[in-house]
Amino acid sequence: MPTDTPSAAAPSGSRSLEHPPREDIRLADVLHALADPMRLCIVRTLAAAEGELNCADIELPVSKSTCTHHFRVLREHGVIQQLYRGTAKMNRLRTADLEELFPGLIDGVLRAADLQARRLEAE
Amino acid sequence: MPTDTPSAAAPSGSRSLEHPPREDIRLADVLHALADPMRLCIVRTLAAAEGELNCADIELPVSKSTCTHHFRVLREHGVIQQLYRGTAKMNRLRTADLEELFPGLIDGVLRAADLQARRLEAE
DNA sequence: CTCATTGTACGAGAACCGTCGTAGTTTGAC
DNA sequence: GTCAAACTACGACGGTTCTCGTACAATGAG
Repeated sequence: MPTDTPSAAAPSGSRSLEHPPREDIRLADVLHALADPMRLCIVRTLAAAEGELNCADIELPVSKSTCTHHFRVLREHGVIQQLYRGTAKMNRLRTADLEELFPGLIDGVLRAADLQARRLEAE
Repeated sequence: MPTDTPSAAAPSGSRSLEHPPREDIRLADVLHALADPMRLCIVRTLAAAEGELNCADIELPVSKSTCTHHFRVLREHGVIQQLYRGTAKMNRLRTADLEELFPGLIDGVLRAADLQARRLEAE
């Protein structure tokens, strides 16, 4: 049973961040988290990176505090996992948890986002 | 090219309702429309019915005016099609349009909703 | 015409959301 | 110890959402 949920014990010398356990993740919350262009952009970038990225790696046309807000929404609703590494905060999709809960959902949303982006690009 | 978009010409003796044309439907709007438990319930019921239902056929634990509100959100964001028939207002999913725009998306959401409902049912 | 059915329009209230700027914290490098 | 980098906390703002109740409109049946 793979899981993305961070272990309860706080890692060595880092601040800890609250994540919902997998069984508390609600579909409506996930959809709500994804239902914002900025957050969809974050999620697409993370999916494309297939690894972890810090917040600064994902450029958004909003202020830094707004970025913090969007990352927090994604984390609190179970879409991403965040952890500190030095001064940076690394982000990654909770792919395993989401796949276990809602198989195919995230892939479907990502595919839909790609299709729409391609359509919009072509005017 | 199949479409669920109602024809521009208003049908015989009925009030007309505004629907976004297929090319105006945005992924973030669809996700937002689905990101509410009441609306998710409406969509699941419509999907299970595989046809059209009027608003009264879908019982929700909210007032009638709140129902009207949720149906309108679904319509204005391109998820359902509504048309009057007598005093009733028939609702149906815009399956063809959504499938053309975002293949697999609605099915994925519906499957996720079923899975979650089954989990919650089993406590 | 009258009436019950079905849904709407409107206004209101409470809550929430996305955005920002400013001031602050934590960390690693020097 | 000092400093820059990365991110947060907090409060504020304007806008939107969800909910309701009341009053109203359209339709079909009798």
